[in-house]
Amino acid sequence: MDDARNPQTARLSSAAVAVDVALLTVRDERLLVLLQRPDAPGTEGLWSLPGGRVHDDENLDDAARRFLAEVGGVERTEHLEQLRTYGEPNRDPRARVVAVGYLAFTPTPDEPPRLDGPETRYVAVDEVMDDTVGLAFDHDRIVRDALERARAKLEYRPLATAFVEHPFTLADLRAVYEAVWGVPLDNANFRRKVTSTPGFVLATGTKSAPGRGGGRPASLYEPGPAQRLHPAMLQPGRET
Amino acid sequence: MDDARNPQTARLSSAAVAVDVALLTVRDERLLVLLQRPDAPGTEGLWSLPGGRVHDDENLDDAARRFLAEVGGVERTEHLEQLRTYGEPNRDPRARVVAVGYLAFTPTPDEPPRLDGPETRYVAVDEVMDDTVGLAFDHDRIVRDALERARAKLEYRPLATAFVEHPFTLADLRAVYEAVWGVPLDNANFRRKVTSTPGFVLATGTKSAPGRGGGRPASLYEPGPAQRLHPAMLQPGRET
DNA sequence: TCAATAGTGTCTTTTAGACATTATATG
DNA sequence: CATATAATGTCTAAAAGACACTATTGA
Repeated sequence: MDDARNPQTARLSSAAVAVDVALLTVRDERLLVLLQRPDAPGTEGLWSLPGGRVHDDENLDDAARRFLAEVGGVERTEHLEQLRTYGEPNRDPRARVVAVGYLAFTPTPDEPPRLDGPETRYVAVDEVMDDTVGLAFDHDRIVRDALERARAKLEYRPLATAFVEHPFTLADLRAVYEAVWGVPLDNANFRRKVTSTPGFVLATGTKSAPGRGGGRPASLYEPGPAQRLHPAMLQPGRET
Repeated sequence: MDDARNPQTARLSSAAVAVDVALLTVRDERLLVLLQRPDAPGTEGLWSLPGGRVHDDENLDDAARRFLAEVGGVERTEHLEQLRTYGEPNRDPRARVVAVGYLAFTPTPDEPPRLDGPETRYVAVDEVMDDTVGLAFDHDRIVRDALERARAKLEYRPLATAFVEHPFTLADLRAVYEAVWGVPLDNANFRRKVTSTPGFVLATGTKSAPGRGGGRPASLYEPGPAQRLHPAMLQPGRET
């Protein structure tokens, strides 16, 4: 808690405090995470999450937003929350670094982020989970935790709207759930659930233009005032 | 993420890293939190959570367990998890301290913890929430977050058993839910729910002795293998 | 016997899931 | 017209909630 409470200062040193952000988005039915090239030695060929050290006078959320802003192309972060803190003594071989992991959502980026600084790229979360893409430090663990948190939180919070532009169609929203959960959802039951959950989405009264292959125009919605979903949107087949 | 990635070291200093633990327990239908007297200046009359600085070579979970062990009487911590990290630059007026909050559960202590070091006491969480008991630093915020997390997690994880001795009766378990959620539960529906949720509790085949006023002996149970509750134990009346 | 606590049964309402059907667009 | 996508309707099964009732103990 406080700096001076425990008096055996011999074993008590300070640590560097960093944040690492797992920014998730959905494009083409796939869940993506934003990665960049680290410049630390020994990380050749690997990728890392955006992040770095927290400034002296800066709080943790602001630091997370700063690192997202430094990566061009991430103009709107619709959701940002703490994930957990990683404090193994040797997680960074060079020094004791305590990293606060963050989870963020952003609507689908039409183009990859700009390249002012290090090389950046959206990568399918699947490719991180199965080690097709290698991450430096313990960042694969952070992505794993981010995915687990995102999957759980979509169930009882109206956060899926943070992945889509507003207004959106119910098909857009369903694509978010399907990408994050990795399961197909029944269209009819999904829309009954969403529209009957109080405050989840609000009908705007407008309709979207159909795609070039035709199809009935879809009604457009925007996020409602609900902070929690009642009843929850439970993902299918989560036994044990 | 890494110590050296961002090169503007002018604004980058280290911070003290601490842990603070909100240890919850249930006694006499009430949810309690373990507090102690801080020795920092300016905290006279206040209480604080057990905690302090993390050692150089120690991970965060171990530090949390160490501070619980230092408070006598907390021999068995049945559950320990990270809550979130508190990093406002001025949360401790003396120095930059980044505190990792923890949430822990323990079975009902028959007697208050022993007093080797600072004065310690179990206090009703209600009294912290309504400021009857004043906490130092931002520890009231940590208790608030701990309560919210505990309430949510009892819904979909079999953690209520961490609050009771094993084996336990279904009335014991119901008392935990009622104390944490602050609502009465229907006995018949509760037991149907608990016993029909696969892997939540296992019947031991033994029975408890009735209290001195009589009453039918209760069957005894122990925790089952389930990691999640399906379907969840939803707390009543959580609209919006 | 009564009071106290444990445990069961039953009925109603709500919600989930499967899946057939209708509606409105493009070519 | 056919094809594509959106939206509704219907039936069944599972779960939640209210609450009456039975069971087993001590005093």
